[in-house]
Amino acid sequence: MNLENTQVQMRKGILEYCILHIIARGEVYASDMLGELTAAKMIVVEGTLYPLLTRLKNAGLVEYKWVESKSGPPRKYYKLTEIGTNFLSGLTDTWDDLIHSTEMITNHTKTNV
Amino acid sequence: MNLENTQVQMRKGILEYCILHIIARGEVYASDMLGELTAAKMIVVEGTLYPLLTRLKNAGLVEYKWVESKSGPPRKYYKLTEIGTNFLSGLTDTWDDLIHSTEMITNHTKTNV
DNA sequence: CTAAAGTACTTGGCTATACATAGTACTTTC
DNA sequence: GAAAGTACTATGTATAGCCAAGTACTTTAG
Repeated sequence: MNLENTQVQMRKGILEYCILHIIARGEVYASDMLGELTAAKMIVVEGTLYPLLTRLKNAGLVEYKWVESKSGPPRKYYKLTEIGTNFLSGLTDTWDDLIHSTEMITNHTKTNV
Repeated sequence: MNLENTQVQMRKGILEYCILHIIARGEVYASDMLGELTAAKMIVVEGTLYPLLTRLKNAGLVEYKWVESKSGPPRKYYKLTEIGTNFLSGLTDTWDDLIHSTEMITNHTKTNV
């Protein structure tokens, strides 16, 4: 039980939320997302991102099209489906609730209920 | 892939953070914690809380003493150890960073970087 | 005094996410 | 056409939280 591990645990689920947000803003491919996530200091590795995108696609939340690249193999450009947009909306509520609940507990002043 | 499941995933790690916070405020036993968590709408079941407390104890972050009860079996009253206090401090930074990173992504206005 | 109900804590099996690591496939460059 | 670079894929591991059943002690009822 160390900080690093807890950091990993905290990331669970939240990553999916962030990815959906990034895709919601416009068509992107995996390396774009990695760049954004890294810029926000939400470090993720390839081995995490790609399976996640596959899950999202299989669940019908995102879809992609192949686009030729000028430097290297073709890329999968992702965008949200309608289902994905609705899902993201629900997820946003979930996240806000979670933040709120956590704040209620962490900002609770010392009282003996 | 449904909202409920994602909700569960998002809770991971955060629960530990909340529990440590509650214990940090004063000696409590499991049912007290369940009550507080429920009040904050962070629903948790016994089968999640008790193993978590055992983990925290084995990691040396918390310690407990048995206290007789007037109505029922004795209770384990928990409090933070010094290690636990330090751990919670580190965890708070981790949580704040995560919130910040997530906000950076979710509040990002639509731009093509 | 025994049986039932209530409270507190325990345990084992299940699922899903993130990670590490290695591997495949295509393109450009020398 | 071999090497390097880019994009994507696949497999195995660890762990948190959930479900559900179970143990142990105490109080209450008949």
